[in-house]
Order: sequence, then structure tokens, then C-alpha cells
Amino acid sequence: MPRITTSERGATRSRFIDAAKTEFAERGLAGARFDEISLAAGHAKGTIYNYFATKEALFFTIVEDWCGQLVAGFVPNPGEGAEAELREIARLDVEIARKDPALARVVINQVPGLASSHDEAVAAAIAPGVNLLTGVIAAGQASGLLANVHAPRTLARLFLTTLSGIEQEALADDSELDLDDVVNLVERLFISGLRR
Amino acid sequence: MPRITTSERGATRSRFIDAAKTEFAERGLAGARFDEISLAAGHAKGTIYNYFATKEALFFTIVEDWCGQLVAGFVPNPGEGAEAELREIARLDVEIARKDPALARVVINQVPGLASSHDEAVAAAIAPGVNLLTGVIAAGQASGLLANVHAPRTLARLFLTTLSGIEQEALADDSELDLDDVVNLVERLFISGLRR
Amino acid sequence: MPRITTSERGATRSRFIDAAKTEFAERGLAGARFDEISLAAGHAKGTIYNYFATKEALFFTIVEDWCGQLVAGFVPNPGEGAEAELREIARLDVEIARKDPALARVVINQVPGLASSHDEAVAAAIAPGVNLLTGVIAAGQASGLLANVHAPRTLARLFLTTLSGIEQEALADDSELDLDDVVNLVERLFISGLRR
Amino acid sequence: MPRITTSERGATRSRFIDAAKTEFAERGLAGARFDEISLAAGHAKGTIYNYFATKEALFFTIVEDWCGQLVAGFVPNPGEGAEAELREIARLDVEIARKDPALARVVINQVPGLASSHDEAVAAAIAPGVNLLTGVIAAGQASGLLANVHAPRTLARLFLTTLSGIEQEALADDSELDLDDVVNLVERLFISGLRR
DNA sequence: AATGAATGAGCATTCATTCAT
DNA sequence: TATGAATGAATGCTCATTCAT
Repeated sequence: MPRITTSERGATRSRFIDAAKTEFAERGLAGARFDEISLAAGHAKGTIYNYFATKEALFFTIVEDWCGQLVAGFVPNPGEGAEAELREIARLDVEIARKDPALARVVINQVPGLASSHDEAVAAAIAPGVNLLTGVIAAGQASGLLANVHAPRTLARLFLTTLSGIEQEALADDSELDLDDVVNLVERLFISGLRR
Repeated sequence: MPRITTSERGATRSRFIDAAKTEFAERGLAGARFDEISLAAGHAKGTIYNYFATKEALFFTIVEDWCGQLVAGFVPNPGEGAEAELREIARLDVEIARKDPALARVVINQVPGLASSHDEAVAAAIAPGVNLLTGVIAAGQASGLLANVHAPRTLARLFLTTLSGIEQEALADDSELDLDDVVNLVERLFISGLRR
Repeated sequence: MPRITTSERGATRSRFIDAAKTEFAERGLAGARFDEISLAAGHAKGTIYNYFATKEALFFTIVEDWCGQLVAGFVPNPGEGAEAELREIARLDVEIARKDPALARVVINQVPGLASSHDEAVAAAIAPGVNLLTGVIAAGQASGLLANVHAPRTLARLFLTTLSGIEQEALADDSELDLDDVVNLVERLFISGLRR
Repeated sequence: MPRITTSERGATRSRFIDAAKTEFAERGLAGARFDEISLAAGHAKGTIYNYFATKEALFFTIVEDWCGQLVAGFVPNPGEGAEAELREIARLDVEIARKDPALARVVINQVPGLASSHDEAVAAAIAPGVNLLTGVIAAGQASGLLANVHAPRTLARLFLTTLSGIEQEALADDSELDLDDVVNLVERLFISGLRR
């Protein structure tokens, strides 16, 4: 039951997240300073510690947020089949990336690197997305449309990895690839490969 | 040791690279300390600066080394077709990763993250591999066996990204995937999708 | 100690300046270590960086401080003529030097050497003194008592150089000269030479 | 008894001194690297240590060299009086400075700063010049032309300080003073003040 | 909750100097 | 005498984090 003060706290928290997105987009994860994010949000250096334990925790919140948008935006439509659903998830992800390409670049590039040192935190941050995909793929396998080559959860993680990889290429400065090409490539390289 | 011969200098350099591989494998790229690598190699703190300007430069040398092994190990066999050659490259890469899985994990995880801040250095380090793949894919497209969906260089980079992504999953502690599964998955999730 | 009052911040700053004076006097500018000054002031290594960007900046603050004392202590007395005013400025400067001869030695010796690498900073630090002297000399020239050989500002700088040079000699260990001799020598060597 | 090899040694030594002059002129005393001087002279890093113990020792050699030129160039002419001889010494010094103004700036600026840490070395380097001036001034005092205000040696050192100070101003980028003005100013600000 | 001065572990980097050859 | 790889003391500097107010 949120009280007034709680919603104020939420607003402050949001201000930190917004400032962090800008800082991360501009300076990268390593280059961004926790202090600066707090100052950029209009607060004192130490205030941000009342909301986020570390810079990484704040970063994972942004990843969670991304994942949350993906899950919230997805409208299941089992009737159209798992392949269509996977395509839709890819399309949604690209849409999210398109909103803030600079931030998307940072998120996509840094998540793998953090996996080694913050394995569980990364896993937790992307869990909703992985779960969503796991469900879709499991259903596809059950219906016989998707190949049973590996466990649904494994394929779900590979889907995210592949999708991220293609987006990364599309977001690179010197690439001829465009975000508009991503869904088609996911279809061609991943989805069709899973067709039995 | 003055008046050192060139080969001795090379040997010293190798000792730093070996020590770095161990340090990077144990502590990750961010966690490894440049000075420590020098000490671990049996030299004084400052000696490593005579060989590598920065920790990242040393890391890129390791990436280059990896790439060099790939290119050196590859025996072109145009007669068997581009697909077989791509499969062979994937197989070689897995073999290299298998030699030192801990290091492989670091290399695969950290390269994307460095791409943003050290774009050109990363590109230079993996250039031989990208060039090799570009050639194979271009030949495949010319022969009509591979689809012409994107420029050979773009597809080459996507191949590496996809391959790395699958290896990353296979190297993860909690994955049911194995390095032995990688080539088959590359075949299914990338190569077959490129077949026209 | 957060929420510190402005005066407390000023007090901390003063403690650094005092510690720096001691360190500079004991070890010279090059020999003094920035971190040590912070520790000597009773603070942690890094605290001094919140107050002064570099060791040189701290040194210039001390030079400024010196100059400030000179300007603050000077009571203009145009009625007595420019020569008397110049003598008074020399007397004041000697008095300041007498308070801490070891520091005076460092300041006087190091300022010329820093002029090459930190030209503007040096100029800014001594500007009030130069301005004061420029005014006195310009008035003297206007009244016809001082020779018009060079621009007032040039002569002001030469006055400071000459004064410093004599003080340097007086402060040297092996000199027969004394700080008490300085004003007379300035009179004899500089002021009387400017008399038309 | 110099042998052939000795003269070769002298030539090598000269090459280091020449290279040092360039380096000091370009980067200042603190900024110049001992290594670089050796390399710039066309030798290996360590070779310079066979000729000069430290960077400062090399610098003092240059100061000695300067002083040597002054003493060598001076033609005593007691008949014209001490004042004329002092003027001649000032003229000679300016001439030497004019040959390499950038080096002159460094020498003039850095000598005072070194006096504190290398007192005896500085004294030794400039001893011939001080002795020369001491003789001239002592003769002037003996003949009754120069005031007896202080010991000849003290006045000799003050002469050098004053002369350097005026040259420093003349060598400064933003000064209206010129090296051509120096002798006149020395006359006006020092010599005439010593007249009894 | 907010503040922001203080902290100090941690890391990079330089470069004069040595010395085996 | 010349070499130049190796050395490591010395030092600078950052910035996440704490905590008294």
C-alpha cells in the first residue's frame, strides 16, 4: 500500500535512473561515476546511496527495466505459433533499443562482461525475459513446431544472446546493418534454424 | 640483462603474455592488476611497461594471438563448399577455447565491452579472423551457395558474434550446454540460415 | 564531517596551507610530497585534493598570500613621494620574509623557475603586488621624480626581481648579508637609479 | 697528457652537452629526461652515465660553460675603471644569452631554484664568474671609485643576481624589454648605485 | 532522507639508475 | 666504452564509500 512519501521516494529513484541512463549512454559503464549520477539527478553525492548500493546495482536496475518493458509489451498469441511469438519479442526488443540507441549499446555490450563477476545479479535482472522466452519455446517444442535440440531455457538464453549480438552489430557506427534489419536476421538465423 | 638477443626479448614478452592469461583467467580483465602480471611473470613491477603500454594492449595481444591461431590452423578447402569451411572454423575456435576455458570465458565476455571504448584496437585485433571469414562467405555467395542477404564482412562479424555467444553459453557454469555442442548449434542457428 | 560550515571549510583549508608552508620550508617545492602535506595537516591522503588541484596550485596560494600581506600592509602616502613608498614596500616585504625565513627562501627561489612552466599562474599570484608597484611607479613618473626609462609595469617587475634577488642573497647561509641590509641596498641599487 | 682516445672522449662529451642544451631549451630542466638526452646525442640510454653522474651535473656543466665563455671573453682594462669593466661583463653576458635565448631562459630561471638543493655545485659552477667580478669590484673599491658598502664577493653575487633578473625580464615573452636594454639597465640600476 | 566533507584502498605510471654482456 | 633490458622507489591521482550532522 504505497503512501504519499513512498511515491516521492519512487520519484527520486526514477530521477536517479534517468540520470544514470544519460551518464551510461555518454560515458559507458566503467566511465560513469556514481557521484556524477547523483549530482546529475540534482542531489548530493551521497544521496544515491540511499537508493542503490553500487553503480552496478543501478545498472542492473536499468537492465531489469528494459526486461520489464519487454515482458509488459508482449501480448501472447499462442494461436499464431511460437515462431511468430519469437519474432514479436525480437521486434519489441528492437523498439526498446531504438528509444535510446546510445544506452542500448552500453547495455548490450556490458551485460556479457558483467556476467562473470555478477553472475547471479545478471541472471536475476534478465530472469523475466528468460522466463517468458522459456515458456514460448517450451510451448513451441510441445506443439512439435520447434526442434527439441536443447532445453527450452538454454534456447531462451541463446535467443537473447543472438538477438543482442545482431543488435550490437546494427548499433555499431561503422556497420551497414540497421535496426530495421534485426528482426529479419533473427528470423533467418535463429528462428528458422529451430524449426524442426 | 643487457645486450639481450631478439629471441630472448621475445621470450620475456611471452612470459608476460602467459602470466597475463593466468591472471585474466583468474581475476577477469577488470580484476587483474597490471603490476601483478609483471610480478607473476617473474619480473619487477615496471618491466612490463617496456613491453606493453597498458593492460588493455596486453589483452588485445591475447585476442590477436587467439585470432592468429584460428587463421593459422585453418586449411582452406573450397571444394567442400563455404558451409563446410564455416563449420571447420567454428570447430577450430572451439578447440582453442577448450585449451584454456577460463581464459576463453574472459576473452569472449570482455571483447564486446571493450568494443565501445577501444573500437579500433578491437577491430585490429580480430581483423585477420574477420578477413578470413569475409573471404569464405564471399566465395560462398559467389558460388551461389550462400544467400546474399548482407555484405560478406557484415555476415563475417555476425558469425563471430553468434559463435562467441554460443561458446559463452557453453562455458557458463550453470549451463547444460557443452563445448561439444557448439559446432552443431552454429550449423543450425547460423550456417543453415544462410543457405539460400 | 558533513554539513560543515563555511568557516570550518576555511579552517581546513588554512590547515593545509600551514602544513604546506612547513613542508615547503623543510623540503623545498620539488622535495615536498602532496600526500604528505595532507597527512601533516592531520587529514587523509586524498583530502587535500578536495581543496587544491595540484601541489603547484597550493604553492601559488602561498605566493598569493604573501602578496596579499604586502598589499594589505601597505599604507599609501603619496605626499612623501614614490621613493619613500618603494622603500616602504621593500621594508614590508622584508618583514614578511623575516616571519618565516625558510619558507621565504623557497618562495623566492622557486618562483622564477615556475615562471616558465606556469607563466600565467605565477603572473596571477603576484598580480596584486605588481599592480600596487605599477601604480606607485606611474605616479612617481607622472610627478617627475622617477625617470621615464621604461613602462611602469616593467619597472614594477624589475623592482620585485631586484628585491627578491637581494633577499635571496640575504637569506643564503653563507652570506655576510642580513635581512636588515636589504632595504638600504634596494634604495642604493634600484631606487636611486630610478631617480631622474 | 691527452691521447687520441681522450680527444674522442671529449667529442662524445660535447655531443651530450649539445643535445642537453637543446633538450633543456625545449622542455626545461625538470621536463628534460636524462635518457632522452643520451638518445638525442646518438647514443644508448646508459652511455651518458659514463660522462655525467646526474642530470643536474650535466646542467651545471652548461652553467660552467656559460661562465667559462664569460671569463674567457673578458679583456681586463683596469685603466678604464671598474665601472667600464662591469659594463663590459654585462655586455658579454647578454651576448652569450643572445646565442640561444631559449637555453638562456632555462639557465637563468633554474639556477636560483637549484641553489637550495645543490648549493655547493651551483657555487662551483659560477665560481669563475664570481671571482672575476670580485676582483673587478675589489679593485674598484681600492681605487676609491666604488663604494665600500659590502664585501666585494657579496657585491659580485648581487651583480650577477641583478644582471640575471634583468635578462630574465628581457627574455620573457610578454615583456616590452629587449636584450638590448639590459646593459643600460644594469648601469642605471646597479653600477651607478655603487658609485661612491 | 539528505548532505557533502572526509576517507584511504587501490592502481597506474615514470624514469633515474644499475649492470651483465 | 657502449649497450639497453631490467629495476623499483617514488609519486600522483581517482573515486566508491562512510558517517556525523
